[in-house]
Amino acid sequence: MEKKHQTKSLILKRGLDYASQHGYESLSFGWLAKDLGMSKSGLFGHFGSKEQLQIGVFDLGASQFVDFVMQPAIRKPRGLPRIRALADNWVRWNSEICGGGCPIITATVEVESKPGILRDHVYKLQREWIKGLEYAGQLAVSVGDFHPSSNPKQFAFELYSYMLGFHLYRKTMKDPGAEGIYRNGWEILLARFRDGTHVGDVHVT
Amino acid sequence: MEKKHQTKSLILKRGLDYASQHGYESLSFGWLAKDLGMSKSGLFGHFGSKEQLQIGVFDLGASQFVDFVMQPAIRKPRGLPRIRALADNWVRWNSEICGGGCPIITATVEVESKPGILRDHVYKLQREWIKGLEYAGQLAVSVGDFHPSSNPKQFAFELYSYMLGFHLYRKTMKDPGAEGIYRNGWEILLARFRDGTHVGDVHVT
DNA sequence: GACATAACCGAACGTTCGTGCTAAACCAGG
DNA sequence: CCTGGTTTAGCACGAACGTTCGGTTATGTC
Repeated sequence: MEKKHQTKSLILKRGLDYASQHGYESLSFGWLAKDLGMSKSGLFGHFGSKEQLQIGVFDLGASQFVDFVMQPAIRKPRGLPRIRALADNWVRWNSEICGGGCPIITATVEVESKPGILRDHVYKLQREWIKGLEYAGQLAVSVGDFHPSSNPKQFAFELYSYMLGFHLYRKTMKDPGAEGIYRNGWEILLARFRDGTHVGDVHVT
Repeated sequence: MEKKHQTKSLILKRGLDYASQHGYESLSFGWLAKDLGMSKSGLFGHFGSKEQLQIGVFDLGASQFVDFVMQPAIRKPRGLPRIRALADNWVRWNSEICGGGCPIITATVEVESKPGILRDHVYKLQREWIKGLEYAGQLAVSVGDFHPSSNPKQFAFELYSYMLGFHLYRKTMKDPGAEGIYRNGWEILLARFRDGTHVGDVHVT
């Protein structure tokens, strides 16, 4: 009863390392069993199917993301401090924590054209996260840190976009100037939403 | 000699459809053979290895990208017209042309932690493309469409980031407002670089 | 210490994978 | 029509895949 949980936790941890780098489809019972020194079938018994294994691994990654990025930010005061915490934790999550690939970005791209329970999990987390960013922007408007004309949806989109760009430049293109160029864009973005210097938001409803 | 080229072209075309959606690793001789109604080994003979097949398929996608996005833009006059063409063609490439996934984004994420000739091809195209964006920005400064204080590297990063965000919102999250929210950010971005309203570019050298 | 149950192993299943062979079909130039 | 080279098919291989099943340990309870 207790051993089970320990072993399963070990499998998930190792599986997360692998899936972050090589993807959730490449993650196999055979590899995990060999890596952990146990039998394929014994390992299989903990999950019952490959899909359940993938879901378990992703959920572990998701909970780590929540613990590292979201939770600490919620404890900061609303407005700019919380927003800065969100972005800073997020960039540290990408550059320091997940050295061998972000399990969420990997999952997002991989399940794009592959319906199933895993995709539902990925999209659910993704939507919650974006909603959270939008809400943080909205609160920043409320407390006066953002200009009243700010569109929280636009803010979330731009922050997320910069994060994706940062990930591409840093992890994929190995550009050493990635973090600097990201931070520069991020500060400009903050200044824009502080001062309300938009050109109109004509396309966003 | 002639039949061979036709058949190979057919295989690559079908392979590109598949790889764009399901990835270059999932692309297999068996599936392609069944789909095209020919034998696995006959198909295999055209490439000699799976890696060569993947490279052929990616290069087809890359050449399509160049033909559709880059080439038409180069024929536009330097500065803003060319830059607008680049971004517009790019967004149309993402939303209209590749309905079942962008073969370049798929490849980029997939080869991230998988060294090989395919990764070299992907990175080469990626770097050329970013360099092209930077050069277009630099030309815009030259002809006076961008403010002299503009940093082309920063410009390329932000445009690319918005494009990734657009791809995520539209293709993955199925957000119908994706294009509007992207265009809004894009116009603000252009206005910023036209007027030179940066906060300092402190992090970028 | 006996017993019930949970955890694990080993072997095998049917598929599919990439990759070699060899033979047959095709299609040109003579 | 024949011939020679190109193009495709047929077949087989070893390996890895997810999954199942029967048996063997380990664990926890009375």
